[in-house]
Amino acid sequence: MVQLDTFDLKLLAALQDDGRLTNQQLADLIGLSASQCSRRRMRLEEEKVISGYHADLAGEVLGFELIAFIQITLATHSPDNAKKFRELVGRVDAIQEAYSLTGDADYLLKAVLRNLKSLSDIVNNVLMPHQSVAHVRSSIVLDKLKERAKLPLSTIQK
Amino acid sequence: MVQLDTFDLKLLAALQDDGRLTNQQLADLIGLSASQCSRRRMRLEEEKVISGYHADLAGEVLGFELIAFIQITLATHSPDNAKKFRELVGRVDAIQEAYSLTGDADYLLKAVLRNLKSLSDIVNNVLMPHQSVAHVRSSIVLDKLKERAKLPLSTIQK
DNA sequence: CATTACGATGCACAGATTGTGCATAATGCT
DNA sequence: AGCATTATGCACAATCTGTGCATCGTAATG
Repeated sequence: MVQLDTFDLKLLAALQDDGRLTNQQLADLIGLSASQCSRRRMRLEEEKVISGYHADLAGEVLGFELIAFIQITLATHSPDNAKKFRELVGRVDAIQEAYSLTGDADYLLKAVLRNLKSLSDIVNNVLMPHQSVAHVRSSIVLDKLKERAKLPLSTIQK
Repeated sequence: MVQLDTFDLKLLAALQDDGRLTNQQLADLIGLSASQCSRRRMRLEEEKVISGYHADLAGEVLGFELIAFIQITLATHSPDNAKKFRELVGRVDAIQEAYSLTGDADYLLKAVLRNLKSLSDIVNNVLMPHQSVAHVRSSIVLDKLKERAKLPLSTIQK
């Protein structure tokens, strides 16, 4: 775990909020010179504390009306089966996030979809028929309370 | 839903990948002049197609070793109870995402945590004792197959 | 205590980037 | 065709970026 001082944390917090802040704007925000912000930013990128920068696109505006969480239970837990499932997940663009989990289901998928038909399509024509999959249970997002919250940097010691 | 042409889609895809691309770099990527990229980018921001830019921080490097999904069932579905629960969610920094869902649980939370003790703390000392909450079930992420995948812009017509 | 070594800092500056005005090209409409 | 509207590239002033460099503070060493 990297050693970070107060300037680093402020800088990370600021960039987490707005990834296109200029070094000058960062400088004004955290009370350092622009050049020093540039150097610190480069260091944090180098160290992979900052893993990247991304534009956040508004799914709804682009016609992705639906978010669904899909719980998957595999047919068997053989490595071969797991591998096939992972390949499937990688191939389906609508699946934005995928995790293997403890608990009753083996995997949790988050899918972004155009409408209910697309969800039905993914569940019934892609996931269910796949040989690796034993059981599928999907839930539709009714409301987002929180999305893309920042990491709680304030809890970092020193 | 906004009308987008091929240039817009290429531009969005590029910025989704790297949110700090300069207009010149965008220009080279999508085959347009830098000034025009600047203008299109401004329009897409104006129209909220691009909702923001964010630095992506590596949780593991910062000591957040654990991701957990927590399913919550409310005690009652009264508006008052829901409101109290939402306030709770807003207050807890470790909860990064929160959705209300169809299906057996009312809410799904994604929490980023320092260790198992923090998870136990949130579940047993924050969520369980809260008056609005009837049932809590948590799952720990064992592996990330996909995270922060891009919106499948290729599926957008025109 | 003095000295040395080292990292962090601000400043200066050359080179790159940004957004806007403007003339021109492309597109759509009557 | 004729006209209006929009998109485009170019030019350019203002801004931003990263690097060299001198200085400062701090910790370690003699």
